[in-house]
Amino acid sequence: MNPKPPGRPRSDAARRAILDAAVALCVDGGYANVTIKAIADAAGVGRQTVYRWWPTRGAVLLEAMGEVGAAHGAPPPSGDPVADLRVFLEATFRLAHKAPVADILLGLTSDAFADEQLAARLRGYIAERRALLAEVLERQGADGWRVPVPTVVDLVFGAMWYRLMNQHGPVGPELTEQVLVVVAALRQA
Amino acid sequence: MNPKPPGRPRSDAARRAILDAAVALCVDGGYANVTIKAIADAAGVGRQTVYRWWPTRGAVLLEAMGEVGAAHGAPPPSGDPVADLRVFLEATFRLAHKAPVADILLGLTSDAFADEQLAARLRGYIAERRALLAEVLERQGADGWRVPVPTVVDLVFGAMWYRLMNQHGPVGPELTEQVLVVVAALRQA
DNA sequence: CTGTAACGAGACACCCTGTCTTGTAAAGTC
DNA sequence: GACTTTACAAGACAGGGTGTCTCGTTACAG
Repeated sequence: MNPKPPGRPRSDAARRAILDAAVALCVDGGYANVTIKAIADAAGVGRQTVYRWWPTRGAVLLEAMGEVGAAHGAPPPSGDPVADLRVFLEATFRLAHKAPVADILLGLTSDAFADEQLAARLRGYIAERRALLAEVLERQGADGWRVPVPTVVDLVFGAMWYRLMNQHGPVGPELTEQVLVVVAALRQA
Repeated sequence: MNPKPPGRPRSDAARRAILDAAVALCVDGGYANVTIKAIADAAGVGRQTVYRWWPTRGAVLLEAMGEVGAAHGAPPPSGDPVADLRVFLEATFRLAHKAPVADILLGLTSDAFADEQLAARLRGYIAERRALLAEVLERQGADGWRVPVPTVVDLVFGAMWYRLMNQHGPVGPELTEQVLVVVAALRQA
């Protein structure tokens, strides 16, 4: 039902090298340092090979982020919803601190303002992350929130991103505990 | 005590034309459309005139945003702190919706990742906006918050930015009312 | 009138973009 | 083994932005 198309098959080695090179370039040099030409050169790949499979650098980085995100899901229910939330927040905040993640996602967001296709795919990625947090929150109950759960998600992830964006405050254990206090206060008394 | 330096004085007309052109370019074409060359051409100005006073496009746009921000302060205390907060949030959300503001600030943030000087100045701008909200919040009392006021500021502005960034939800009256509920819940019972 | 510095205009080398071309490599088909 | 088809690495190419530099001009002070 999925007959192989004729011709030389896509090189998975080239795909890996491109994704890895894109992330590596972002690590040392920042998002602005990531260009299609630089990716191709660093990956030891022809530029056309990149353009054949991805329309923009954003598409490359988004696919790389997808792999990272897929490896960071919600924790299995432990029976204590608040503990689950703490675990998820700690993992998320740690992930956000890994060198290029915040830089990449912010750059993608910026690029997305001028690229509707990229914007749509980025929204999909963000929606997955939001759904993950919503699920963990609703382990405390689907009802009985003072504001809708999606708004709670926006408050929590928003505070995280806002700090990462402007680097005016830490995204760490203190924030985790404060978020837990806020979430508790948003449960009906 | 401030003797005029010799030579031709700086042209205020050129300054204005450059700032206005930068914003106009962002309105139609997005942040990516704003380049030093485009600014200079649109402003009818030599490119060197831009480089003489601003090191990067980011510096130009940040100065333009400073003017916008300066025109949007906190409302005078009405006696009802909650009403004050509502007024401030409504004005802020309306401002964030004005065509280029979100685009510019997001683009600046992205540029700032690769430009420490710009980052520092942007942090200053953000700090002003954060201080404004903190002041309005503390009209309800400087003490008695379940989490520190700066964290409340991050939650509120964070949610706003997070929605503006990813455009997954509206930044409008509903959010205003939900934020008011959250703020009320964060006052000690 | 002279000195000084900003101004508009544009030349210059450099880099990235996105497309195109060339020759080669890897798969299925006959 | 020849043929077809597609991916591959390498690089040429025009177009556009960068940041610097050089013109000749303009505005203000002494």
